[in-house]
Amino acid sequence: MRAESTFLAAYDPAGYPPVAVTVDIVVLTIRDGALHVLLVERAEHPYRGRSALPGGFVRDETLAEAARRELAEETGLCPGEAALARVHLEQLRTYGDPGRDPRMRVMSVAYLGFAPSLPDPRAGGDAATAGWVPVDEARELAFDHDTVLADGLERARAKLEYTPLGTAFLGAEFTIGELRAVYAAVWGEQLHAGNFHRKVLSVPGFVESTGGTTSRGGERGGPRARLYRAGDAALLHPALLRPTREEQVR
Amino acid sequence: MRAESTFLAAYDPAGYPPVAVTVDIVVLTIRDGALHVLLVERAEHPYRGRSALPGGFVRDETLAEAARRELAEETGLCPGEAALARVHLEQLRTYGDPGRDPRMRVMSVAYLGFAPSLPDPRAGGDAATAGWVPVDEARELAFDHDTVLADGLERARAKLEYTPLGTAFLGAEFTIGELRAVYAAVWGEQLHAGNFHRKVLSVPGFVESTGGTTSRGGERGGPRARLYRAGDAALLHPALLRPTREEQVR
DNA sequence: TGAGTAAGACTCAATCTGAGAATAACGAGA
DNA sequence: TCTCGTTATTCTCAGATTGAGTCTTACTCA
Repeated sequence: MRAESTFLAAYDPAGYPPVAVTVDIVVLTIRDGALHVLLVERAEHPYRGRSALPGGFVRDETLAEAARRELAEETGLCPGEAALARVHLEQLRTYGDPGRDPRMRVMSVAYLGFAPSLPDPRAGGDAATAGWVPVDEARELAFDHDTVLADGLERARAKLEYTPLGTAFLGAEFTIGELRAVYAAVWGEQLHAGNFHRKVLSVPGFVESTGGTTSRGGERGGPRARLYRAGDAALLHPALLRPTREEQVR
Repeated sequence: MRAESTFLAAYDPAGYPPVAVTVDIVVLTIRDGALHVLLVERAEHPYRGRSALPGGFVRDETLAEAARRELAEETGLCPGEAALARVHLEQLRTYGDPGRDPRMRVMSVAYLGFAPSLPDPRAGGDAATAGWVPVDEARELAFDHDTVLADGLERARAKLEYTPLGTAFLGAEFTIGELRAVYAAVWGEQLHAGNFHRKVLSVPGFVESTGGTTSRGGERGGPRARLYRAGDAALLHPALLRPTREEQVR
């Protein structure tokens, strides 16, 4: 009877080997036109000195709360800070293979975050060695974090297709060109400016005009651009599909 | 130093409240043209007598192995059985809010499964009270399983749009009409037969012809249909989108 | 002031989609 | 056996969408 063993085990955790639960966070942001991920340097064994995704043990809180708390600690932002509240966080998946942590069985619930430009993590505190790293240079991470990061990147690329979450990388007001730069950075390819513009404005609820414009043109010239804010759509319909990836389909 | 506390906690699990890890499975199949989910009746408190998703504690195995083992136990199929191997299983998400299980902190890693027609779970053994229930009638489940099921259904509906996993509900060979019936059951709406047929055959790698046909027409008449097997595509490109759901977008 | 850049509006052909209809093969009951 | 209802498969056609360019302007920087 499985149900019975469930009952007993629940009151006798020692009957099963101990398991620890952590959250690890893949927080992405865009800096200088390139996609960056927040990494910390491990101060202790195992993987001492290696880069790793920020994370920590789950306390008496929901998983989402644990993720947001860890994010606040690692970025050095106060929990109440506005910039932190604007970070989009969603659960990515759970990694729990035996042996992924050499010390004991650790289940890691990974979260994926989209952050607008944030300051460098402040020195001191938990995040002494945290920093933003271009995703192309984030390799050979501790534990199975290479896999977690890869899964997070793929999820992020897909999410930009059918949700308006690209706006989460930007401030409250943004131009279509800035939004296009987000897509280009996440997808790693240039997009046709005219078609992107047409598409974004044609999807209901993606963006809405603020009525204003930038106060000056771009750094290298060009006219002032109109400003938009995120619309009320939760899904893009029709979706904004990545350029042909037939090669990757099989 | 978070890294230090991590290190210590890992060697002293008693320093944190105990956590149990389970897998729960949303296995879907199609019977009589309607989408069904496998449920078990709980024999013990809490939620004694209520229906619940099948699941159990994770042992010294990967999460995916735990999910497949539980599936085998609850369906009463031998682990080596061919029908079981053809069930597609993927991780759905993890539910771990404090209080979701009144006994202790339980993290449940939910898996989503697509199964071809399987026999009724055999009586006796673990699955004494397991059975297939139409998803419309699966309500008021134990724990937070209503939410888990709802998340699983939404994931399944989305997966049919951009992956060929609809074929996982069918046998090794199937007709386009049977595949259309899968989509109709999962999406809960009728599809235009001609357009569906055109679309399925035009997406590269979705299905490939076996060269054969059914040995007789449909139960209510009609010509013999050509037989197909699943193709080698991992993603449908372009996707097979659900009929307008603009209402659900916001 | 001139060169270079970028926003935004258009154009156009190719493709895709939804809706409907036509054709033909079958099963079942009269 | 004949007729009718059902279903597989193919076609048609108009409308919407997409990718690739072009054009006009407004601006910045040197």
